[in-house]
Amino acid sequence: MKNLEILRKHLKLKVDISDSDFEKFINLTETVQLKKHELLVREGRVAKWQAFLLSGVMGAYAVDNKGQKHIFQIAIEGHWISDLYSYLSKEPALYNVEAFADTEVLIISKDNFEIACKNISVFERFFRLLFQNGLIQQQRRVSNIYSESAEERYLKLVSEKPDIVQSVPQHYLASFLGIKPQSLSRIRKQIADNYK
Amino acid sequence: MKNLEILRKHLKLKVDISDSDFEKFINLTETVQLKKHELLVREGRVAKWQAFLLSGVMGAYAVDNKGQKHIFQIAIEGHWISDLYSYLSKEPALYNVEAFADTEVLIISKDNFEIACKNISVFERFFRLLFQNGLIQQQRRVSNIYSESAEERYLKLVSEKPDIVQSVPQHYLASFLGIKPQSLSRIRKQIADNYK
DNA sequence: CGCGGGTTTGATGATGCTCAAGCCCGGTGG
DNA sequence: CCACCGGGCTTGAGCATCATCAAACCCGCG
Repeated sequence: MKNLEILRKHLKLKVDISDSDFEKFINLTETVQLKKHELLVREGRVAKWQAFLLSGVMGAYAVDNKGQKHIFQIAIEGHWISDLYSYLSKEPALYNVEAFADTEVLIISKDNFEIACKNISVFERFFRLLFQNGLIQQQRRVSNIYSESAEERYLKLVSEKPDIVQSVPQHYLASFLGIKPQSLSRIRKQIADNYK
Repeated sequence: MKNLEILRKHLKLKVDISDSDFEKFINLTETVQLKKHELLVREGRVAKWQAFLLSGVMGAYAVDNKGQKHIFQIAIEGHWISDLYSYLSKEPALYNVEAFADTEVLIISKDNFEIACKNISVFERFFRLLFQNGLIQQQRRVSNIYSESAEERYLKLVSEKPDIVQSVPQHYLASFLGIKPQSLSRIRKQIADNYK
């Protein structure tokens, strides 16, 4: 149960939470070990879980009509991930959510999520703040995609999320940036050459 | 006060709200008329307000280092808009939020927003749901930008948000799609030619 | 009538993609 | 212990999409 301290710390960053509320929440969740390449959510099925990462790396991606993967979220320790739309609406998922390495997650079902929000008011507040921050980040992301070149976006990613850059292979980063692995390779070469 | 019914309807889509809670919320807000081109939030200043549109059109955009505008949100009647990051953190805004036509908005200050969330629990819930849906939409948007061509994104915009397409000039739509007005013009021509 | 913003159209250019080959390196089996 | 295999990264050549620069056009409004 040591790892649950990561969650407690994460919660306390946003809200003041009592030990008993924390206990109550934990009782609505389960912890699961995922092996590398295991799927938490499969496209076409309903997303049953939302996950909080205790360790490891996960990603959410769409597969387009040419079979190309497009990663739009990468989560590491302390992040939440799911196909939120499917999870909340119980419609089939549009995305896959996959462990990119062996990963330990705490998961909560939709029903228990609703219970937590309704019965433990601090969680209604917590998730309001969590989604609020997530929305701000995604808005910035869209704005950055429009305003900046691939090279600028890569440099920003390296400086703002070094932990993510460290945790995943380069072709995942390329997908996350919306470019091909070959292009990222060339961009990195370009950057390296500029320092010579 | 007739227009406030738009807000009441909007709230009731997500939560069950009593008349007295609605009254309390209204008392924390003001209504304002904005003229076309008037700014609700100015880049570099703190965003004091979050706005709910009762009528009209507004947009949020970044200005890049070459002076180009990049619109990443367009709001019409029944939508909320602000520079959320600045509004919530009280840091200087990164974006401008502008009336694209004469617009009537209901605005709420950060302090009153916090009061509403703390004291009227249905609003904590309402904003949780609002931000939750906003986050889902933005995630989809990022995923779409990565998976689809400009033409596909335009066609999707036309079919999913016809009211927005109707409400704003073409060069705003181009910016919202992340392309230049010239390119949108060519895309539209291309589409028209395919029907001949 | 003429001005001005918005849209269209054309010619050219930059960025990132596609197809293809080679390389690097860690893991596996002989 | 080494040879081989395969995935991921790199590199090259040609291509597609959208941007840029520039000019013409359209149309509502003063």
